[in-house]
Amino acid sequence: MSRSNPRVLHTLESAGGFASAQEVYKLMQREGQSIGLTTVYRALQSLVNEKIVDILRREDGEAIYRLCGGAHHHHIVCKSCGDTVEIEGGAVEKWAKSLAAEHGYRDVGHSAEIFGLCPKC
Amino acid sequence: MSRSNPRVLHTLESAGGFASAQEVYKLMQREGQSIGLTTVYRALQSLVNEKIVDILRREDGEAIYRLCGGAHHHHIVCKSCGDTVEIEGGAVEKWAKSLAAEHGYRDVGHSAEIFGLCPKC
DNA sequence: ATGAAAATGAAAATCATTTTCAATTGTGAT
DNA sequence: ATCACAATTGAAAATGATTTTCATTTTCAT
Repeated sequence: MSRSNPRVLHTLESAGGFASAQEVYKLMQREGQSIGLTTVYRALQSLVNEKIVDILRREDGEAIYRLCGGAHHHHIVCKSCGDTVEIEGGAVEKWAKSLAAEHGYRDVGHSAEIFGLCPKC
Repeated sequence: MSRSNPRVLHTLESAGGFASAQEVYKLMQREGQSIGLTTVYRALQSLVNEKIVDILRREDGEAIYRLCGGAHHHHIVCKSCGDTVEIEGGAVEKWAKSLAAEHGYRDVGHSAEIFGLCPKC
């Protein structure tokens, strides 16, 4: 029943703990690993069930799987080349928490992304 | 070029200003209106371009179109009932702008959502 | 009324994700 | 080692939202 394939987890880690199923699959292929797309989906789903990973959505609706447990952080993504910088989100955490409280929301999470053109593009 | 079909806008309004394209389409059909799914998608996309509507994502990735005022703002969304509060984002704007500058990113935008359980849920 | 431009929608294409199912692998009992 | 059975795998097909294509219809200024 434990379908949390360790190779999938490892690949997600090496991708910065932040990638879509399709990306994990392509990465594994490039590394010459033999694995099916279906298995990647199932492994990621297991990781979500085990709360090792959580799901966010790209703007186009594609699911991105993010390693959690490690520090919560955010990203700056380049619109053109997709390059990503991980950043601390201190200010946003406070912002989210205080606003949620103000409106009586409980069990609060948040997502925040910054996107723009990186220095190279 | 102005494809913002007023019937689509009206239907979105009557649905509480919060519905997916498929739902708007089905609603219009039930009301006996003759319209194609393609037109619904195009009309909603136009409304987004005109900033009359903005896009959120359901947990399954389906796009939901939401009527909003013109100014840039963010949302607190209830995970359970989908209820939404519009909020000002002063703090996030600054956060995004300064971090992007720090990493040399130009032409910067951002997205931020807060989600949790609303007082009723 | 005429023609160009815009709008429409049915059908096909796309793309991420899920399901199906047959084959392979792992495991535990004998 | 061998047999039976459960779990895992992955290719291919199915699904479902969204987009594209393209031929037709409508609108509108002349």
